[in-house]
Amino acid sequence: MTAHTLRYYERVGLIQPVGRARNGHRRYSEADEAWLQFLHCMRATHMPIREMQRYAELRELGDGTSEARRKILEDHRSEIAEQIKRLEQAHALLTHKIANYKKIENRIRIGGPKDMEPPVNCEIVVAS
Amino acid sequence: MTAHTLRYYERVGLIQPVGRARNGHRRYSEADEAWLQFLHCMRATHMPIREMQRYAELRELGDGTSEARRKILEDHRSEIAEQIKRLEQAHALLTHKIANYKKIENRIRIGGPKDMEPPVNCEIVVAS
DNA sequence: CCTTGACTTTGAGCGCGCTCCAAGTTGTAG
DNA sequence: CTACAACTTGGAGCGCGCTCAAAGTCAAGG
Repeated sequence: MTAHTLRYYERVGLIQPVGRARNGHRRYSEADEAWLQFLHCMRATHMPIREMQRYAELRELGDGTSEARRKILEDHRSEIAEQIKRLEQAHALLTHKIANYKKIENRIRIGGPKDMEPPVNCEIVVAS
Repeated sequence: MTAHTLRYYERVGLIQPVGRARNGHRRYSEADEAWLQFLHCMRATHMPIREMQRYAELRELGDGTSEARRKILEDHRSEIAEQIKRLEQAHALLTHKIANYKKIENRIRIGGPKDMEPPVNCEIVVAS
């Protein structure tokens, strides 16, 4: 996380105005760091800034926002589950295509038939 | 995939100029569809347009680009593997936090101690 | 005292991937 | 014949998430 990003997150309300040293420089507490790490984790899994803002807001409100916050997390968790599914399908497809390319390359090396584009379609994904 | 996106992909060279009906409207062949499905699958797993362009270019060149194309796919596959890892970590973290929220909500319901922000840190991710 | 460098601020700029607008053409239904 | 819908084009616009530029302040080192 760059300094730019930290300031940006503060500007848009993802983190509360953070403590300062006597010279005005920002000093991040351990709590700040933990929170930033959580934010980072959510961003890394494609939670939109908007949703993180909503969560941060509720968190500031504190009392009585527990269920709303939980719902956000649950929603994001199912988002993540879907992402994993997509990624695993794509992973399988790529493995399939890579194997295909290798076959072709071997055929060339031993002087077999010409280089051909392997099937470019997504049967695996479609079929499964 | 919207019509806008299809035209965009054609503009930026992800697909070759596609066949037209007599009135000038685009007609996508089954091969086009298969290729588009593949592109869609790569985009859905966050392959940048740039890289898809490189792949499409090599594919047009045909002969002798097999290894280069395979490398692109292999690179993307490891990207995907990393994504999956991140997502699984986040999924675990969220499950942990959601359980925590539930605990808190129950304590409230039975008149236990006050609503408190559960630990917001990422120990799970950090620790594992 | 002066330079260097790390921070501060506000506000603008940018790269990505679409997404839409305006104006024009064509085919179909009433 | 007319109206409408569905496509065509080139080019502009947009939302997201940073990322950076310019100008200023302060602290330490030579």
